[in-house]
Amino acid sequence: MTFNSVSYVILGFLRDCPRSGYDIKTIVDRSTRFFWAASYGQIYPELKRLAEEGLVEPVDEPSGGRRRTEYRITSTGLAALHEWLATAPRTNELRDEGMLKIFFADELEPAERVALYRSVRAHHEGVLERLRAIEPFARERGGHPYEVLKHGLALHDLAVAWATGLEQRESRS
Amino acid sequence: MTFNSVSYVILGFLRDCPRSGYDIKTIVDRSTRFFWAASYGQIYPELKRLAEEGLVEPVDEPSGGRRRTEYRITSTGLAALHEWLATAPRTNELRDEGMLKIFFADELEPAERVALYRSVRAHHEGVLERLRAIEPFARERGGHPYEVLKHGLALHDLAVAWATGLEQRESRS
DNA sequence: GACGGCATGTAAGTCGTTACATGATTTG
DNA sequence: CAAATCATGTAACGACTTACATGCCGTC
Repeated sequence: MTFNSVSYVILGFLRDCPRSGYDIKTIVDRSTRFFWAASYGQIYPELKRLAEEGLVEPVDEPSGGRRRTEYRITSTGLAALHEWLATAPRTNELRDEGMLKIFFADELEPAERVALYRSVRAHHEGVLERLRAIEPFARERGGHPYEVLKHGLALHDLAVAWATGLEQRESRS
Repeated sequence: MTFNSVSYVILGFLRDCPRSGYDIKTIVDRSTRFFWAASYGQIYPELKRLAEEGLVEPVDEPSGGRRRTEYRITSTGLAALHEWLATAPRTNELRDEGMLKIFFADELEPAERVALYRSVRAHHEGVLERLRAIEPFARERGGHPYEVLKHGLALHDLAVAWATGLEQRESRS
C-alpha cells in the first residue's frame, strides 16, 4: 500500500483515541493545520482506504447520539506510523505570495510598498492571534505539540518583525 | 483572463529583460524557488497563454546561436503585474513534514527522536548552504530580492536553532 | 564523436481545495 | 421550530511534479 500525505496525520491522531473523520478534520484545523492541512475530500476517502488495508478499524459503539463512524488504529497501523516517524522527513514546501510580492517590490511606489508590508504584517499577526488562542491549552498538555506551537509562534513573530523593519526602513528613506 | 500562480513570476522576471522559458526556470530555481517554485510543465504552457492574451510577446531576434524563443513583457503585461503587486497577498502555505513528525514525536524512543531532530536540522542547514552561496551576488544587487533572501536565511536559521534546542533538551533529560 | 548543457514541450498522474448534496441532532 | 453544528461523502476543478521525448550546439 502506498501512503499519501494525509495517511499519517490520520494515524497520528488516532493513536490517542478513536475518532471520526469529522473529529480528525476538527483537530487538524486546531493544530497541524498551520504546517500540514487536510480537507474532508482527503480525509474520508483515506479513512476508508486505511480501513480496507487494516491500518484502522471502525469502532462498534461510536460515542454520541448521532450516526457516526469512529475508527481506532490497529497494531499494523501503529507500526506504519512508527516506521514513518523513524524515517527522515522529505516534504518541506513554502508557498508565500507575500514574499513573492516583496521580491518584486522595487517595481512599486513607496506608498504601495508600505501598504504591501502592512498587509503582510497583518496576515502574520492574524495567524499569531489564532496561535495564541490555542497556546494556553497546548501549554497545559505540553509535549511535542507544544514545542511545535512555540516554533510556529517564533516563525510568525519573525515575519512580523521583518515586515515592520521594512516599513520603518521605508519611512526613513 | 484568469491568472494562476505562475503567471506573475513570469511577468515579474520579464520586467527586467526578455527571457526564454528556460531562462525563467533557471532564475526561479536560483531565487524565488524557496518560497515560490515553478516547473517547466507550468512555465511553457503559461508563456504561450500569456502571449495569446498579449501580456508578453516573442522577441524577433533571440540572443545566442540556438533556436529559442525569448519573450518580452508588453505594457498590458506590465499593468497586470503592477495591479497584482498592489493587491494584498493571499496564498501563504507551509507544508513541513519535519514539523509534523516532531508534532507526533512523543511516540518515539529518545534515540529516534534525536535522529529526527538531526535530520530536520540537516535539512535546514542544507538550504542555508544554498542560500549563502547566492548571498554575495544578491547583496551586490541589493534591493528587495536581497531583503527576501535575508529573511529566508533568518527563517532557516530559526529552524536550525529550534532543532538544536530540542536535541539539547533531550540530552539533558 | 561523445557528453554536457541548452532548449522546448507534453502526458500522466498525484495532490489538494472548493463547493455541493444530504440529513440528523442539539440548542436557543 | 429555526439555526447551528454534527456528520459523511462526492464531483469538479486547478495546481504541480515527474518523466519522457526530442534535438541542437559547443567543447573536450
